Formats: sequence, C-alpha cells, structure tokens
Amino acid sequence: MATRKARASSLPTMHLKATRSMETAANSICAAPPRMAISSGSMSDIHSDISHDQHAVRRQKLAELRAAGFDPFRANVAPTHFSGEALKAYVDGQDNTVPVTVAGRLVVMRDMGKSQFVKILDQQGQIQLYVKKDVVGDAAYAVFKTLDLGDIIGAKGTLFKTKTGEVTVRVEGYTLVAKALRPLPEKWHGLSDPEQVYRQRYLDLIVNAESRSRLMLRSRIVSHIRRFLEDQKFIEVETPVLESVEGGAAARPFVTHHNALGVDFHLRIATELRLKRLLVGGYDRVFEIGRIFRNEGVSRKHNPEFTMLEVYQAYSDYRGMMTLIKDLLTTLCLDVLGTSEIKHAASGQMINFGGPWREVKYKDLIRTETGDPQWFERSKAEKLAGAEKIGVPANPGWAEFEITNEIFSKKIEPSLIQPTFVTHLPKELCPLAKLTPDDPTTLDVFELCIGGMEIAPAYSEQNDPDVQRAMFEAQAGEEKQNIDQDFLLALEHGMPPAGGMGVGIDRLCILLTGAESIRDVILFPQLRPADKP
RNA sequence: GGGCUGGUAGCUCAAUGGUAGAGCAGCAUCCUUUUAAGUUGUUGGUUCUGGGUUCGAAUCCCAGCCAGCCCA
Repeated sequence: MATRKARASSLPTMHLKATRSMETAANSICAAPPRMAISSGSMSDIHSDISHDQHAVRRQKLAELRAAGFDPFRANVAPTHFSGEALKAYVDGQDNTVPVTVAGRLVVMRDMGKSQFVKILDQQGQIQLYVKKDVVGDAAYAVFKTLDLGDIIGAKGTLFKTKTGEVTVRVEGYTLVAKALRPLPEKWHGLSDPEQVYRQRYLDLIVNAESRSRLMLRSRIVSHIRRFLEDQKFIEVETPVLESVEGGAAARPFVTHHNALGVDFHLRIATELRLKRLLVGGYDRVFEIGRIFRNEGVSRKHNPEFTMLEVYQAYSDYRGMMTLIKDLLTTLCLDVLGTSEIKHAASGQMINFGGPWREVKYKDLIRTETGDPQWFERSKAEKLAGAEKIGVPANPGWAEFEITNEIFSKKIEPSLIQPTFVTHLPKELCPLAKLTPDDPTTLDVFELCIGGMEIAPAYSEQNDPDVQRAMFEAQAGEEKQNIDQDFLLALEHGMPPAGGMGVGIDRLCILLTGAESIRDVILFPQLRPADKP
C-alpha cells in the first residue's frame, strides 16, 4: 500500500515509458466484462431502473469494474507528452510513426459503433484520440464503450492526421485512472451560473476554455514578475501574515486568535513595514508577492484577500520606481501577451504600453477637473460647493484633502485609461513618503493609473525616524497604541534612502486579461458559505 | 447596509394563473476518419425555502436564503 501511495502521489513525469502499472492495469481493464447491466426497465425489476440517475449509473459502472477485478482508483499512467507537446511531435506526412502516451479527462465522445473519436483535456488543452475495435481488441473496446464523459484515462498510441487534418492519437491501449461519478456540465454552453462557476471552479476550468486560459495567464504574469525582479537582483522574501500591530495602510483588519500564546493577532493589511525593516537589515532590493487581508465588503473590484507585490530598492526613489514599473509592464505585455497594446474591456479603448507614459501632477489634474486654478486656495465651504457643482457630493464632516481626493477618485481616476503617473499627491494622503523638497504640501510619490484603476502607488520612502514618528502620531490621533514602535526603532538604526512600490496583482490581471471582475482572476473568490455542496 | 435582476431536469434554457417542455448529458438501438458527429426510441422535476391569495400558482403577494449588477 505504501509503495502504491507513493507512486500515485508523485506527479506524472514526461519522457518515461509506460510503467508496469499501466500495462497490468490495461490488462485488467481489458478483462472486465464488456456489458453493463444497466436496465431501462425491460427485463429486470422496474423499481431498480437507475438509467435516469447519472450518479447511480456511474457508481454501478465502477462497481462492475471492481467486481471484474479492476479498480480505476488504484491505477495510474506515465504520460510521455502533454497534449500540446504531442500535437507538436507529429511529423507531417508520417502517420503512425511517433509513439505517445497522453492522459487527461474525457470531454468529447463520438461513438461510431466499432470505432470512436474522443477528446481528452489536460493542462495544455485537448487532444483527440481514435479508438478502433480491431486495434485495441474486442474486450478492451467493449469496456471503452462504457466510459463516461468526465472519466480520466491514459492512452498509448501513435500520432496520425485525420482526413480533416486533425492530429490524433491512434490508440493501442488505454487505462481508466479515475472514474467520474458526477456528470460534466453541458459541452456547448459550458457552465454559466456565476455562483457555480465560483463555488465549483474545477468544473469551470474543465468546460470553460476562456476561464482556463485567463487564470493560467495570471500564473504566467506572476511568474514573469518574479523573473523580471530576480534578473534585477531583487530578493524575494516572505514576511508574517499574523501581526500584533498592523500597519502600512489604512484598512480594517481581520482578527484571529493564537491559542497557545493567548493573544489576538491581526492579519496583515500590507507588507510595507516588514519589508522596510529588511532595508535596515541590509537587504538592498527586496520584494514580496503576498496575500493581503482587508476586512471590507466584496465587490467587482474587491476581494477580502488579494495579492500585492511590494518592491523596495535602496538608493532609489519614486522616479526610479517609474522606470522599474514601466519596464516591468512593458516587458510583461510583450512576453506574456505578445503585444504592447491591449483592449480596455470597459471602454473598448486601446491601451498602449509602448510609447512614453503621461506624467501629471495631482494638483494640476484637480485644477483642470474643477475648472478652478485657485482650487487649493479656496475655503472648505467653497470646496464643498465646488465638488457639488461637478457632481461629486461630499460630506461636510470631511477634511479638505478628503473632499479634493473624492473628486480625484470619482472623476479623475476613472478617466485615466492610458498609463499615467499622477505625481505630487497631497502630504495628508500618505504618512510613509518623503515630502517634495520644494513644496512641503506634497509628497515625492506617484500613483500609476491605467484603465481607470489605481495599479501601483510608489514613494520615495521616508527614512527620517523623527519625521516618521511625527507623521504616525498625527495619523493615529488618540490611538497611539496602534503605532508600530518597533518599526520606528528600526528606522533609528538607519534605513537607506529607497524607492518603494506596491502593485495590486489582481487588478493588474483584470487589466491584462480583460476580465470584468476581480472574481474572474481569482481561482476561488470569497463567497458566503453555502449550505449544500 | 439600500435598490434592481435572477434561482425550473446533471448542464444550458423555455413555459406571462389552467396537463411543467426542449437541446445537450443519461439509458437502449444502428453506424470503423468524427468535428456541437449523425440515426431511431426513451427515462428523468421538492419549479431555491417557508407562508399566503386562488377552484387552480413555476407564474401573483409576503418573509427568508444564495448569487449577479448598481449604489453606499
């Protein structure tokens, strides 16, 4: 049992010959009885008719296989090729010369009596198999006819091209390695109920090719980001998710409890303060692609847990981060999507990553939007009225910078479709950045907006411990206990000047995959718990 | 949290107060190069849940659950 378990748990490896298990399993399955005794009510007891109940029919087929001495759940296969590799391995004009073993889930079955065309789905896509009675033999063919859509099989054979030009495996032997006891969703329309798509993502991935490729694209995007940063001598690190004082952003945390220590922890809302400690510790270029948790509502743009890239580079600044993010996104588009222009799903506009990117000061955008060159000299009452006038209702309880920022997020940000660096944000918006040397009301930061979304904020990081403490205290107000004192202690040991940046991976994926919702780029988005599976 | 929309066979969808249907899937049948394969026959329903109105409810009303969209 132990050896079987070990073998079954190891990943199928390419370039290996079919294992003994494949051979013996194939023999076993061939010996199984060719006929299923699933009655539609003619001869056997009418009360035992299960032909309408697909789950029961499949269970019965499994039971009959086992009764005949073959258990698919104890079988395995050693594929030599993924589907895509097999398709490429075909040598034009040389039918039945290239041997392959492929494995995957049956997703199409076209039965023509004494032969059938089926398709299996694996990580790389689909490949067609041609199973002929006089090639596999009568007994094995009879069992093959009892297979169901959704079953997982391995098949060995040679490549040929059908008369309609599709590269296909001419099957010489096959093994059932997992029986699907539940039917697949409909083959043509796929799965469209959004709730089922999210709750049973595995079904979505099987039947909706678009979902499969979109979510795979996400993996390639993350992979590219890692390689890009590593090539520039950044070190990937992992910092704690459980924190006693959360910081680095303004958001409500999730609270959890550590039993042995008898204390509550908060799930992190940013990785910033940990990563900067590493700058103090002498890691000059670090990044983390980390899960962040914010206790907020769910929406098309928000999931309570999401993925954020944070990057810190010593002896750089926010302008260095501009170069970094532009290079990163430009190569990302070219390498992963093969183009520097993508279509913005919401507006239909083309977003061009190739040319120079627009750079504009926050205050200039506000002055243009409000049509008031003196906006920042106006009183609070005038700002309230001005906001109202351009259709941005503001709360009289807000501070002046909040009224102004409401205009930015409601009117300006959604209109920034082409890549735009918005620079010199008001100093109230972030306590962790350096002030602009010649304008103490603004920060040495940018916010990169693309497709109407904030994609990446970046700062010249504050490294003066006393200024940092003052900023924290001003922000915390009465709640001084929420200040991360250990971080301030670290700064007192000296942190090199640095540029830092955060990139919302989920939003980036929405942008690059043309998704309409964050739920479409997260494999398992958060939903309310369901009563029934 | 508020508003709107939706929930019917395993899946995709019909049925606009009067016998709950179709396609795919399933079951059975014919078919050895198919492409949503085709052929003939056929099974399958707690119409999300609970109340109510009515001679009669998938349909109308109320409450709840879940989801999507919009708003906060």
